[in-house]
Amino acid sequence: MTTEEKIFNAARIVFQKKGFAGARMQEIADEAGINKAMLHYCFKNKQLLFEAVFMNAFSQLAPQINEIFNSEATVFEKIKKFTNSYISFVIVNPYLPSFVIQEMNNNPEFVLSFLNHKNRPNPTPLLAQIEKEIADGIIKPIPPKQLLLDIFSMTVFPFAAKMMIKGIIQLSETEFNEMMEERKTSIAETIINSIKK
Amino acid sequence: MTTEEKIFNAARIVFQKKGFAGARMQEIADEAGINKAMLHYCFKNKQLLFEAVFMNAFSQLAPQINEIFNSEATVFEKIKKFTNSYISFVIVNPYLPSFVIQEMNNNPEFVLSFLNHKNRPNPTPLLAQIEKEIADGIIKPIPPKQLLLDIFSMTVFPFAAKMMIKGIIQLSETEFNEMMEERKTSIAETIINSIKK
DNA sequence: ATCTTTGTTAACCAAATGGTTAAACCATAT
DNA sequence: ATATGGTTTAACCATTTGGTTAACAAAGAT
Repeated sequence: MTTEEKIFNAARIVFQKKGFAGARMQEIADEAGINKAMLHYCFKNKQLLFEAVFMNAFSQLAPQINEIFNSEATVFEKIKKFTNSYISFVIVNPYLPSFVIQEMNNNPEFVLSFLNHKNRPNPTPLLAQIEKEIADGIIKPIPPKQLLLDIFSMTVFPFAAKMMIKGIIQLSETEFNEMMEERKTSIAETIINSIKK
Repeated sequence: MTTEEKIFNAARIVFQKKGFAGARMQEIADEAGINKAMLHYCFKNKQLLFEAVFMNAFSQLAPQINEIFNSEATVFEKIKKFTNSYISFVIVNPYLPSFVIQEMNNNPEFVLSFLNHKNRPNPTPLLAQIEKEIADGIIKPIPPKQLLLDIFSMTVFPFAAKMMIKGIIQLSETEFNEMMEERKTSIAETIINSIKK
């Protein structure tokens, strides 16, 4: 592993745990097991190191969404596949959703740089498909964007608000993970139950 | 407005916008229009000021949830009432959900102090009621905690991840708000559609 | 009137933090 | 071997930041 990779991995861990403002360059250096000056030698400054980490995190989430949403399957199949594979992915990258959400909220101006990003999730084809299946009588009438938002919400929220959920519903770490396993199929069931004719 | 109130309101604004780590005592003082030393005179230090703000934010959300969930209505009525009134509340307090979620994630140890808090949202009665209505054949079989999590997710997530949602679905501020207005009723419809027999 | 308590400020301080520098290290080409 | 280029480090620096202090003002209490 190159020094740059060591730094990047360390930065990912620290930034995702503490956020941009809470992260300390020294902590990243310690985590990487190298001298703090190397951070600046490799990544110039904190902002650029952060942007590298954030861009990477975001670009891990985005193409995965596009791949499923823009495939040839039916809406029902896409919903099943998305919830299942997204939850699988997030279970092994648990800090990602809250990290991305937090930093997008804290740096709204930074969001703009992703609207033009080539790997931006693009829901347009799926929205059109939903409209078509409604017109074809396969799906009950529902505003397509609301449906999309419902799916995202049920899938991502428990990970984004993990600590709050665990606190309110009183779940241990194991129980939380078991519940998320169950959600791989239950979310799609709930949604499809609700919109199928 | 007393000086303490001025400080508290300023702190709420700054903490909710920047988070604990990103907030600056000087910025809070400027926002309040008073000298920085007054912050320490009134609230001792940054941590205690933050805890006052956080506790207040949390205790605004919690009783509202309890009131609805522990009332005498049916599950369907509770879902309708909760989504409607919660969204109404959050529309005028848009920073609250992301603030609470962010800080609970960043300070997991801090979460514990709320598990014993008297105003903690307590879902137990509602969970029991869901089980009863399932046994009575009113609601389709579904793990009650999953149902509760679905409702929370659909209601809270769009506000917690506002910037990301606006970016992905390409919504203006107005369109976002219109969609949230629509959600006041559409969430309950979706859920109830899915679980009613 | 003046003493005492409470509220308020400007100036100050020590520690933390992001960032720099100059020297040392090390591989590789000559 | 040694000169050269990139790599790495310890020490250092300037600024920011949370927090303190001592003086001052204002308002009751005596």
